[in-house]
Amino acid sequence: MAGRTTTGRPGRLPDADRGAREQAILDAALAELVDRGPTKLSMLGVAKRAGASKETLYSWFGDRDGLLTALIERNAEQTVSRVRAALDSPDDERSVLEAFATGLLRLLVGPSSVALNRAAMTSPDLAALVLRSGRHRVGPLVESYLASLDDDGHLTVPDPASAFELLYGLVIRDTQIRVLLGEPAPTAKAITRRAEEAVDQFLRLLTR
Amino acid sequence: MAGRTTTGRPGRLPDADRGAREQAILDAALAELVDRGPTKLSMLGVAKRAGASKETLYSWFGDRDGLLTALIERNAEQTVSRVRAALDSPDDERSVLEAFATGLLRLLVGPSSVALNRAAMTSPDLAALVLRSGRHRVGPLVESYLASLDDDGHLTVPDPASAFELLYGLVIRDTQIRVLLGEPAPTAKAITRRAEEAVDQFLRLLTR
DNA sequence: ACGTATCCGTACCGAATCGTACGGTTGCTA
DNA sequence: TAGCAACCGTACGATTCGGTACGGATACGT
Repeated sequence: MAGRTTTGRPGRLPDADRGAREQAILDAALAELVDRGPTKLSMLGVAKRAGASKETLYSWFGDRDGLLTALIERNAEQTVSRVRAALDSPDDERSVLEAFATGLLRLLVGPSSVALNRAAMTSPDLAALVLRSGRHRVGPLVESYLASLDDDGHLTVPDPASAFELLYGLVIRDTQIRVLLGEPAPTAKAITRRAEEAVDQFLRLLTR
Repeated sequence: MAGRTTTGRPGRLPDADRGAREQAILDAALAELVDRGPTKLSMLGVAKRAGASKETLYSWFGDRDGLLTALIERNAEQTVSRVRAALDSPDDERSVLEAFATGLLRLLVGPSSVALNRAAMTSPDLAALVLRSGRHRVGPLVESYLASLDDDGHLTVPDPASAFELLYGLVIRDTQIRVLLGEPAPTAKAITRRAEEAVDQFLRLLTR
């Protein structure tokens, strides 16, 4: 019943598949978190869904917190690389900012981010990790991009950190907290609309 | 050891004090929630802190969810009345908006609101309640105020709902989520500064 | 003054879950 | 081919907590 994929396990993992299997377990944990919520997430549930044993979970991730930690760090890694990609585009600032804004909003209201943020709220340690690995790594990236816009003379950005917060507020508004509290996420169309409007307002506030 | 306040209880509650005692229990529950977090909140802990018995908690509030429900509803009631008060001022729109913004930000980063929002994230039911009793009651109040500004010709407010979201974003930015994730709340001075700046930007975006 | 309803404190039960242990099976390795 | 190490599945102990029950004490109504 618990779906083995292809090969007849067990036996030692070929060292190459070990990484893939870890990812599969994290996928299962994330799915479990999305489906059942942070309080009803159990190690047994994750093991069952992953077709793994509890012993393997504990052996690979230490404990429940270790599993969630790995999950958060993986998510943060994806986030940072996506942001970096959006910001590295050679397009004009409006396009870059819109791409960034769209990506950020879509990410923050996506089921993974929502589930992980909810889970983080239940533990100061996990919450701190989300902050460290997410917000505190994305912030500087965007801020340095915004500062570069100031250098180019396109915009006047006296305080990049504050400018980032402003952009964030214009894009996210109360959407994230509402989705965290259970409202359906906005549609893709609504997201791009919001991003365009937000960037427009951002540029209007910063040019003069 | 569990501190009785003044009168030697028990015995039937004089019907007048019953309400006060309920409030005291809710206070204890809130304090417990703030101190220990949503997952470590236990009925026994609340009872001990309130100097009450578990049986009374269950008799008065039904179950754990009922207690949290009462807590959320009480908080929402306070919030709504504060917002109403801020909006009923006869001052000019900038002052009113700044007062509202300051109050909103201070509230949302306050320990009670933070603890309740964290708790709500652990249960879809509680989350929905927070949304219903909080955001969905405050929204219309502010929106109707903003619409009245449009009527007066001070501002151009094509969509009050969208305007409220904009104001919210300008005021709150990423502050609430960061505090929810464990960052220290901004100081009072920082809050009023932010409110002033936000209202300034809000008015700039809406007049023309 | 007496009875009764209310409330405190604690004991109790059952369910869930964390983390560990152990037997059984499989594939790699010498 | 034989041994070993990794992994699955499950069982197990311990803990915690939600919810209920019960004895004891007290203030109010009659």
